[in-house]
Amino acid sequence: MGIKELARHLNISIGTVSRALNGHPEVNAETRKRVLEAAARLGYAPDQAGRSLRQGTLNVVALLLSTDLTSKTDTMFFMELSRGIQDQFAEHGLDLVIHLNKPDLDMLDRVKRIVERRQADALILAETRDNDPRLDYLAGRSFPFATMGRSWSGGSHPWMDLDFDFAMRAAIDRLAGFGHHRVALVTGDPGYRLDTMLQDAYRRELVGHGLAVDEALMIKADTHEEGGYKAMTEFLAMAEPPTAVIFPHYRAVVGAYACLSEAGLQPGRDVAILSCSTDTAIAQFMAPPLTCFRLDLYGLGRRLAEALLASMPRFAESYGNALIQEIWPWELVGRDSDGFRVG
Amino acid sequence: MGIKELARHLNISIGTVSRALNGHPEVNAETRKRVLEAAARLGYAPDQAGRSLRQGTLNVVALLLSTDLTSKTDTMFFMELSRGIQDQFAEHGLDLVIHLNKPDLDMLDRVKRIVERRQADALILAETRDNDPRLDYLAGRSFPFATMGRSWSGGSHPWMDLDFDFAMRAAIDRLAGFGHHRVALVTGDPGYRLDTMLQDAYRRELVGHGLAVDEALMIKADTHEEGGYKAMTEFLAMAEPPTAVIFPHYRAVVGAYACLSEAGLQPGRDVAILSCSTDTAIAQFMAPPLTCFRLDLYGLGRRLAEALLASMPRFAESYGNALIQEIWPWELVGRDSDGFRVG
DNA sequence: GCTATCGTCGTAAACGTTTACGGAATAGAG
DNA sequence: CTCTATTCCGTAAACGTTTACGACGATAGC
Repeated sequence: MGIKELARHLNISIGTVSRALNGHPEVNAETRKRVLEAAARLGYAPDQAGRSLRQGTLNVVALLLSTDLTSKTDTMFFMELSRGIQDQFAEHGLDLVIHLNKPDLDMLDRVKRIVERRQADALILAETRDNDPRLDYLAGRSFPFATMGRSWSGGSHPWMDLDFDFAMRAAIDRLAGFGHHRVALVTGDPGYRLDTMLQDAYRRELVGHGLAVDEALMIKADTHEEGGYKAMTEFLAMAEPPTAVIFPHYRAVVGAYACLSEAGLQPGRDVAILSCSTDTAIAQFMAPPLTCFRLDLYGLGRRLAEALLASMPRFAESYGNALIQEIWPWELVGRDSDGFRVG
Repeated sequence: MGIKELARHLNISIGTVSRALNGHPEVNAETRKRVLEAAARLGYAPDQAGRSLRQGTLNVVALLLSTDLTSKTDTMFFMELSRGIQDQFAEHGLDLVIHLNKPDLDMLDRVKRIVERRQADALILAETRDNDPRLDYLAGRSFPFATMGRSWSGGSHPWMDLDFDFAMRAAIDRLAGFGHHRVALVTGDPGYRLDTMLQDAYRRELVGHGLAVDEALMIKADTHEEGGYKAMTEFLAMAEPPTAVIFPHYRAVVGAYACLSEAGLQPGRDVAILSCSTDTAIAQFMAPPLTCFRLDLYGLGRRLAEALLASMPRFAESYGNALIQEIWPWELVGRDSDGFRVG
């Protein structure tokens, strides 16, 4: 059921049929109606391959995610983000497809495949790392791409990121206000920009608030439940444990809660817990509810898609050909996990 | 940088270049080496559109998911499942791409688009519903597809599902063994096969264990945290509340825990909680750790992919042209959320 | 009545591959 | 030396679209 058959069925040339379907003006209104009606009746839709071969475009944007996010990071973060991206692209006739890949080196191969074989018109990366080979590869070509989270060098590609400096300031402000002197920070792999930024801001804010920086209070842990459990165990074993702990990922907090509970301690009474992560549904149902940061993740996804669209020649003029890189604000949501006065 | 340019660069005809790249036997070993070397050096990869136009295949399998799973269901379930699917397909040179869509009616449009425009060689659906229009549509064509979870009619397409009958038997066995007489069940939308199967099995097992069936103890709730919270609130308000509650989704349990905690009750001591869901990382770190079911989700994903491959003409002979429909076993993991004797 | 314009449509080329077909060169058999 | 088989490669058609180009008839202007 190709366009040829449809045309033969209508006794019209395939050129006219194509023009009718694509809304070209130089076709008789009556003819167009007949074509559209017949196409709907016969269930005809233009073949993706033929069309994209001809006009060099696929109407598909790829989002590349690592399978690691199952075990290590916040899947809901990415799903909600994807929802925004998806909706924004849909308004421009583009489909979002998510490519899952193992996190190792062949992720670069996947990027190459997408670019060289033209499996998508544009690409969105997340979880970029220090000296990420994918960025090096993409920097050389003219393939449109955007990233969630800025990269180390900033880069000349569109991105969206969160305001970690603000988050850390708000966090330390709050904890210091409650009287805490020993505030710990748990971070993940320093190969990610996120963790380095948090560490820097942490040191800066401690000093800014006249608090001592104890390097022993900055420990590295996996970002999932067990990582948080281990980190908290480590803290409790200290001669002088911290009275407050900042986690970047809410999943680690679940582990930390469990650890405290087993030790007969209660988060939000014996140790303050605060998470520099987005307010997931689970956060307010934890016991005690978790202090974290509220963010319009859906809107962020839409804006990220806009930023990418603005860098695609086809759509650039609608967005003023701008390079869009934005740091999004979020708002601290104070709950009971750290809402108590100490000392 | 097409195959033409590559051929001109090598002083070879494009036919030979194509044969060399695709591993056809009728090409000189020396020539093949030259071609492969040049292709790697110049970064040539065959254009997806051209290739798939010619040979009618895309080497892409689509997994269609609803954006609802962000808010309502267990995203980690699907991510881990996808990982298995992805790996299995990768061994056959196929890529998995995830299409996100709004859950409403235009999901059928998305399916139509994938099929009619040939955006993928095969399709995997999840969260199929009673009288799902997507299944009706697909039943008519010869487009290969599989579903996660059996549909109402069983269907003649490949699927994988979980053994909910076993789960409910194991659950009631355990709870009855602990002396519970009033066991409640929280289910989601009865439009999903999952929920109906659970309800049926629940009634059957209660009777089988000589327990009374109280319809008031079967309530319907959203499958997320707030749904669980509300359901538990409803139970606590009863004149004679249940002593044990079975939830199908672990996220609802989080809400239930919070509700109990606010009421001064402790799960695993005052009320038994058991979840007919897969053992997510969070389950063992809840307080108390949650009794649920262990399942090789990754393996299930791989097997689902195999089932789909077996229904694709290209790969069918490797799998004996079988229609593969399997109900997977899982194993109850007893933890402290329900491990206490009552009465 | 001649030309110019407009609206509508058909024709054919092009996109980048893969592959059926045939041909040239070489080797082996008699 | 001839004939056949084999190995390797070039040629060209085909996949399903879109679109530049030109053609045709009708209408309008003079």
